[in-house]
Amino acid sequence: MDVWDIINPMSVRVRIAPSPTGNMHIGTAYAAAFNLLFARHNNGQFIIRIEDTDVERSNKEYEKSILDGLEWLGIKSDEPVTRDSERLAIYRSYIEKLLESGKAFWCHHTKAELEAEQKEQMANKQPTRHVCSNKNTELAKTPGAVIRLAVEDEDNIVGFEDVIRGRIEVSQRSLGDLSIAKSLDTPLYNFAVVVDDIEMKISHVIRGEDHISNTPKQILIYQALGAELPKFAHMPLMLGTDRSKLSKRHGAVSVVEYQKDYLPEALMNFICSLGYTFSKEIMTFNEMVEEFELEKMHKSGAIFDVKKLNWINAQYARTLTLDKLREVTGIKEIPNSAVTIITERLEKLSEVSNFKYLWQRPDCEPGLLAWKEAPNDQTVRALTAVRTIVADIPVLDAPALRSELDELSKDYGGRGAVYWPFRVALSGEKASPDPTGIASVIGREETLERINLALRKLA
RNA sequence: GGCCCUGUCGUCUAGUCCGGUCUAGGACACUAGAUUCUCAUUCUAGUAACGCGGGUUCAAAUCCCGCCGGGGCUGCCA
Repeated sequence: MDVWDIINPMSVRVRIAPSPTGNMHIGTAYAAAFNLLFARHNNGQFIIRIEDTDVERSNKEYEKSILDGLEWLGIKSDEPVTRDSERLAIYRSYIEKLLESGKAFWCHHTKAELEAEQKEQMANKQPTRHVCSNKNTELAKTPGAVIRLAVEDEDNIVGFEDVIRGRIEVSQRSLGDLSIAKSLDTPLYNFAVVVDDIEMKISHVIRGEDHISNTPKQILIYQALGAELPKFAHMPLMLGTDRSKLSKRHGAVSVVEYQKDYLPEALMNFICSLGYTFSKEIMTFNEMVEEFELEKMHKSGAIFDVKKLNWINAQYARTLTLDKLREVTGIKEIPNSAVTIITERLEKLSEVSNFKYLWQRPDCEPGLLAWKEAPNDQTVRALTAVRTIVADIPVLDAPALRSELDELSKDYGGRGAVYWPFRVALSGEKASPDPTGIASVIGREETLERINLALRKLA
């Protein structure tokens, strides 16, 4: 904790600023999760702001996807969601102010000129940046291609104290006259974020490591605007299996693609454990809030490993109640007595359909009914004996049935000879839960029916 | 090309600040075994890492220097 927090213990305000240029990305969820963790731990505010300054690429559908995805994960804005496109007048007034004071100017260079300049700088082993040759001329006062912040080309150091990484600094000379807007009404990212963060009184800017190099530029804008700097914290990136920034070519990166297989709590738990080490693997969000300290976030990126997600999801799946299981899978026919049998075997939610035979009569392959190489009549004999037991047993529950079947097995050449055909008759599968468990779920009548069906197929 | 961030098992990491208790711990995955008709669960065991090279020190994963690797950014995108 530093001085700032002691002075303003209750005014932590953080935000995520996704741009609606694609479906809800898993990386957005990651940034959102840690901002939320930090906000809640410090009794602060968490705000969602839609950064739609790029009119060409932004659209409402993507915005909806992002908001819906976040909500599914249990993430909501503490204040009404704002959009940059609705705040154009604000940026305009800031830009005009900078233009009037001469802190910003119109650059008239063409893209071709800029490209040539960049090429030459690379060849000369120089940092690529544009130091505008006519920034102090009359031309710079008339509308041109782009508005730039006037940055002195000097060896001054621009730096900041990153909450996660410590001191980070660069030479001002490597920055150049950075672009802030295409016109009075079309601010560019770096400028819009700064204005928004100032206006919204954001105290901590917590975002991905890929923004580290934007930060010095933004600091220059803060300074030109005479505004106080927020604290900056750059989180490690979520990586694909090749260790590069997680993107579409790595497969599923859209949260929508996870909704059918994973519980939101499990995904959140997994995502959070990727950037921070908590005291336990499985934790509720509130427990994580309790422990979370921003300074202790990891510094290096972590590969998004689905195997671990699957395991975490399996842990959560086991705690599912009947209603939850039905709701989450959309399968209303799941019987109450089948819940444990199913959830114990669940890695992905969509796998529930593998257990259809618990509420729907399966079609069983007669060839599968034989235990090992057992001849037909032996299988028939075993099933017939099992049928008698099922029919006569006073109470049909798994333990009772089990002890009867164990007894029977002694005369039929071992458990396999009895359990295997019985199980296949009930499930139709070569791998499934215990037949006594299935029988107790589907009931005596249905059990007898399925045995008879199998017997008929063997005849 | 330039600038910046980062580097412990296959993966996620603990340990690094304040050198010894680290023959480097845990989890996922994997392998084997126990339970078991099959599957899953559960339990037991096992394989597996300090990027490299110097230096400091009685002692280095931990401190210093150099190198190498990985990543990000380098837009009139965000």
